[in-house]
Amino acid sequence: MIDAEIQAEIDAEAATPVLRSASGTALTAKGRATRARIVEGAAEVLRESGVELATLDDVMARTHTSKSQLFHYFPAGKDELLLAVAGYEADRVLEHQEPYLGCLDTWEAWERWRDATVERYEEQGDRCPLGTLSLYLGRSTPGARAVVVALLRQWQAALADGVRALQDAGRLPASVDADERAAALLAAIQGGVGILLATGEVYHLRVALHQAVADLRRLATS
Amino acid sequence: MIDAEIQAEIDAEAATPVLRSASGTALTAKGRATRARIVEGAAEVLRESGVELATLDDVMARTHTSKSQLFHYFPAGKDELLLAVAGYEADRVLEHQEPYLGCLDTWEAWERWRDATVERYEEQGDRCPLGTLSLYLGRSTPGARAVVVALLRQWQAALADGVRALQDAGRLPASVDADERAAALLAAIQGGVGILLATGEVYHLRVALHQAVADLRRLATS
DNA sequence: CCAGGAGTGGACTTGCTGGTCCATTTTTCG
DNA sequence: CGAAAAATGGACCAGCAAGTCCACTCCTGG
Repeated sequence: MIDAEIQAEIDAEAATPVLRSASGTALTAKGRATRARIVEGAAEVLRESGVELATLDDVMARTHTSKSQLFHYFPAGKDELLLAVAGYEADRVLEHQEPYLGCLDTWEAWERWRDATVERYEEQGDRCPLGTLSLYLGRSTPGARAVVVALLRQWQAALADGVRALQDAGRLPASVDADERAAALLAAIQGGVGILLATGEVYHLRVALHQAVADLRRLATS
Repeated sequence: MIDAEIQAEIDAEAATPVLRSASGTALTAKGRATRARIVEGAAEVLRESGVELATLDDVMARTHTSKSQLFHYFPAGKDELLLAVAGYEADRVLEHQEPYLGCLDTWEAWERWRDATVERYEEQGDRCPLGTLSLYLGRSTPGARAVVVALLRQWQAALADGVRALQDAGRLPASVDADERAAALLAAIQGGVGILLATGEVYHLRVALHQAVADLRRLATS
């Protein structure tokens, strides 16, 4: 029985070239649609319940799947599913940052990025799926660390590009170390978000980012 | 049967005035010793296994106690125990920072604090009991958030005092907002530690703190 | 059209873990 | 001393959630 919703997902997936599941089995269009639905549904469940409370039955209920499907697409079980969700969430983070990170060659652009970032996490509140996920399967699953490392690396690289864009535009001396600035910016974000998660207040994130941009700008005038 | 170790703990606790357990029951010296042993042992277990994997039986084995004792001293069960551990760990953090935070009136003192902080977390590696704890019982238990908020507040206040000490010593203009600087410093630490937890690398923590102190110092000369 | 494989459903098993309960020992204190 | 309270030991219970298994349906390709 295929309802309209599933059919739509199949159509949406049709363009994608043939993929393979983690176990190497070929997936049909329907299979890919189901797999994607599971990952997205699991991500929703995790955002709402947290990693601890979220159960496979919750995911089943949310995605209208059965347990056999979960283990069909993620043979290694819960950890493998969580890893897939981590990758999905990492993509979402970059997806949100990308339009702002693209052209950081003016101070106004930096301020837009800063405000957008604060606003995003303010809306998100104390839910940080990727944070909890990486902490959950942190030292146990080696793949989880790889996902987070990849995200941080890309994020930092984009920030460093932004700093260099300022330098290329003549708005910042070439003596500034773009990579170190980007690393510190990343730490400021992570710290602000971490405190937001722990306390529920965006204050630290806002102050840290404002100050980071201000300090960067101060380097231009000295 | 009381062995020498327990007796020593009783002696150590003897000086403390009569306390009460969370449920309001009076505790004898032996009771206080046992309770303290449970908290410390649980903290060790949590550091090694993480919140997820750690079980009450692990704590029992580590502390040579029975299940009835755990529920005798922490009637609300695991959450109450974890909360006690969180408080214990928070004290340890401040205890470590205190000697450095005490007299931040010279740039050398700030550098000592910075290096000591980096070194401490470098040794600790990817284990951050308080971080995982606060994330674990974060939004569920209201008390957990209070513990973390209290720690952050004290930490930030001490940093702000340090900034003001620089100002009082004439090494920093009075126009600098001590509280905002302290908030950003705290975010830098948290972010660096967070990235350390996720990636296993201290690089970001080191860079963030070095840059934070350098940026602060730069405010003195401009 | 039909055979084999992909996809699906859901009952069942299994292991663990938090939590309960009561018996027993030890300490306290009048 | 002796009774009451505190401390301790450990068997037992209950529920939950991950993972297994087999039967069944649907799709696809020759």
